[in-house]
Amino acid sequence: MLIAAENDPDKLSQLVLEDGTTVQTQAYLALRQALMSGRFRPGEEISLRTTAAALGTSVTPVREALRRLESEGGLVVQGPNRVLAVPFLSPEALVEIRTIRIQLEGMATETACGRMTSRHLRLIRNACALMETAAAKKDADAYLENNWRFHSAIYQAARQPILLELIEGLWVRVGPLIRLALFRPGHLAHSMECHREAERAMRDGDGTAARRAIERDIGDAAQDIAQLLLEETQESKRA
Amino acid sequence: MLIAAENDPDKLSQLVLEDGTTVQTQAYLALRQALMSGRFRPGEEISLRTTAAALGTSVTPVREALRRLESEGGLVVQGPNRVLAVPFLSPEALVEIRTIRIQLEGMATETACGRMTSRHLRLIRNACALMETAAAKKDADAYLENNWRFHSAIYQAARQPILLELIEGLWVRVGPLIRLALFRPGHLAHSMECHREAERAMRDGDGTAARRAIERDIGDAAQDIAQLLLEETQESKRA
DNA sequence: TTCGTTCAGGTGTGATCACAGATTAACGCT
DNA sequence: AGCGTTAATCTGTGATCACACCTGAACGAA
Repeated sequence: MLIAAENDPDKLSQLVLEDGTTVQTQAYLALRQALMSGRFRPGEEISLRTTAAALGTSVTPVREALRRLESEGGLVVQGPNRVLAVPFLSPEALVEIRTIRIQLEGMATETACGRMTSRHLRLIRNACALMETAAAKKDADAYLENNWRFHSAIYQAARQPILLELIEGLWVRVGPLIRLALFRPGHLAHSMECHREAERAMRDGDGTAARRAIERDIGDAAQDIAQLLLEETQESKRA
Repeated sequence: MLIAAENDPDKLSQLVLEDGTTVQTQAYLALRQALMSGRFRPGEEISLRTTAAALGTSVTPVREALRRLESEGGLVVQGPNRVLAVPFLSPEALVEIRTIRIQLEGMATETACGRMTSRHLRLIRNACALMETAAAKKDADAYLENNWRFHSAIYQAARQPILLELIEGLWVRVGPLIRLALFRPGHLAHSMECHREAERAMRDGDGTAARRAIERDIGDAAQDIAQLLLEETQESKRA
């Protein structure tokens, strides 16, 4: 099965608590980052005590971190046992998120173009290059990590913190699905083309073209994911 | 001082725990609703133990509820003491939220028009009527409550749960400020005009007109608030 | 009076415990 | 062998406690 739901204890040990304010915030940021970069799969269950043990803390901070993620839709309560899990997205939710993402990320991209500095542009080009090499080496983890860094760098250039937060909230939801899109043949090449086009447009200061490129990236990826979910459904029907 | 920051224990006693799943969720929803309807003022401090006592629970569920609200920007950590408080919005944040709200709520309004049922329309007209009588009686609390219900009813008609969540997240932030806008002379009459126009357009099924009315409501209210914050700043400078 | 010190009360934070509920695996019975 | 039952173990939830930190008021010295 493609989108299996096994518990992977190694993944949690990859979570490192960056030094920050409180333990609960560190746990929150670490898990949020992991979700956005697609390090979790849909259906994967997250246990309070397991993550607490992996992070070397008690359950109290972890519980609040997970609750915050549930509050923004990154996790859902599973059964009557109230276990937390990475949600599956319904086709309706997928198109809804796609529409909102195109609006918000398109807006962020265009205003970013108007406020672009050389430092921001360097970060964007760097992430794009790293993504390209990761794609060449078929390194899915590195690709996803830099895919998020690429988009994030663009939206950070817009210097609209609230808009950035909203976009991140959407990525927390779609992160686990973006990994799935990589399984679609041709997705990676097409997506990289959008990225290169967006990068080129931002270098030229062409906000409209950059916006179009990002919107195309989002729309096409959503279509790939929808197609994949459809096949998955048909496959489970056959079984 | 207009936007004073006193602790009002009575306000917390108004919070009632609706029957729901867990205590923390009930507390979260109650506080969130209070923020969206503008029952808190900017700068107001929220204490863990006080809220817990008012709700008749221990600090654990309240802490997680407040942390969730902090996570979505409805509350901020105050000083080095980590006290939670209702945030003041900077002018930059205000215009940023205004821009996003116009996009999202405009989008929601237009799609709501296409999917409007008689039941939804009835809820909208009802909220609009209640708001009108509250405005006539100068009942600020009732006006704010129904103002939120009016807008919420529209966006619920769009049947896009994620979009609705995002909009609610923005209202959590602007809720405390909307109350301030009522102090601007003429704001109430003008806002009600927008509301009536939106209601009329939705009754006629004119999505574009409804969208324009809502966008005007948001934009003009933001301008009133900005003007008010400006006067407040000048006043504190003179003092 | 005024400034510095101290101490009591307040804050959030995190650990630990008890509890209710739902799994899950083993066991014994049919 | 198949099936129902039971017991052990997992899950989240909420209460309570100890701790560190900050605030603010009272007190005393200059």
